[in-house]
Amino acid sequence: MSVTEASSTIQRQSTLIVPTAPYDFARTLDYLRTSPAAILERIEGDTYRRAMTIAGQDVLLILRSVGAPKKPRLALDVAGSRVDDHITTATARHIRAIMLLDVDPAPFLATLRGDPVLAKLVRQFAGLRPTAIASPYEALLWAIIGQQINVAFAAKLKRSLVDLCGHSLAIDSTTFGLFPKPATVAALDPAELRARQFSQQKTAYILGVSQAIASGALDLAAVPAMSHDEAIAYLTAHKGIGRWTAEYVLMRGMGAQDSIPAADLGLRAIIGRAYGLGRNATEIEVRAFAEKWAGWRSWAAFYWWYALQMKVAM
DNA sequence: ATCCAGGCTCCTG
DNA sequence: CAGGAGCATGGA
Repeated sequence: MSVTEASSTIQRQSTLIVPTAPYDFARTLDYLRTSPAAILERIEGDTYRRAMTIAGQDVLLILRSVGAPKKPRLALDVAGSRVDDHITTATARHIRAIMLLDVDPAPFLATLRGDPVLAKLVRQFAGLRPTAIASPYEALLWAIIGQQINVAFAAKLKRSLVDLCGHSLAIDSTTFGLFPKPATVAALDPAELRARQFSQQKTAYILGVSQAIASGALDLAAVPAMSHDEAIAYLTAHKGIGRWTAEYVLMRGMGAQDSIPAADLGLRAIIGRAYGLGRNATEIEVRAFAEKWAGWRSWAAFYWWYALQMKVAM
């Protein structure tokens, strides 16, 4: 990983974020602490730290709760070689977007009245809110990496990709990794990924989508403005992006709130158990159950995944 | 050894 | 258009 030494003068700014209530930031930390995909996030005690590129600047975000679930407040510190009001505002906006901090959970909670099974889970993890991956590109690569392999191994692959071609930001003699940019990945020699246990097809998919993004043929920034069906069609036009991946990227990479990767093995297993099927639910069955959560299917999926991650018995 | 893992593509009927 | 085979790679 190449280390760009930030100049000796580090600029810092702070701001306060006021999420909609109820919101329990500790749940987000619990999620990230145990999430295999969260390899660049550093969770220490009650503090979240991670470097991201915001408006073209590499910055370090430091986030901690200064409120309570019924009156949530987050203190955000931004540090980097050039941090001004514009960067700080953009960073806060980005955090609010990926953590859905401006979304009112009340309508979601209301839709659970017809579903005691999910309602129980949502009560158990009160204040939990879906958290997206830091960028749509990172979410897309994580999805492709995770296709048809176990998540522990997927995490290993992600880590080796970051080691291979990610960059980093040094703040006060601590370095924070950043996820590589599409153009960087697009320029890789396939042999470098093959040598790091990426299968031939994974390698081809990863290089292909990265090249498409770098060339502008695939514009992830344009997707949120599309309808759900348009977005799925747009994304799945590229090799290596099937329906599962497209649905995953919408919910985990773009903050879409009504997208559920119904073919997901984990979802099929836990939903099958939770609703007493005695076996895994089929993709069709998951989609049928999900009708009850219409408008909030991403929230439901996130809660199910959270239950899986926390090994909740069903 | 055998089965499985946060699927995808391509080819049938 | 639905369903299934074949695929690639490690891990348990």
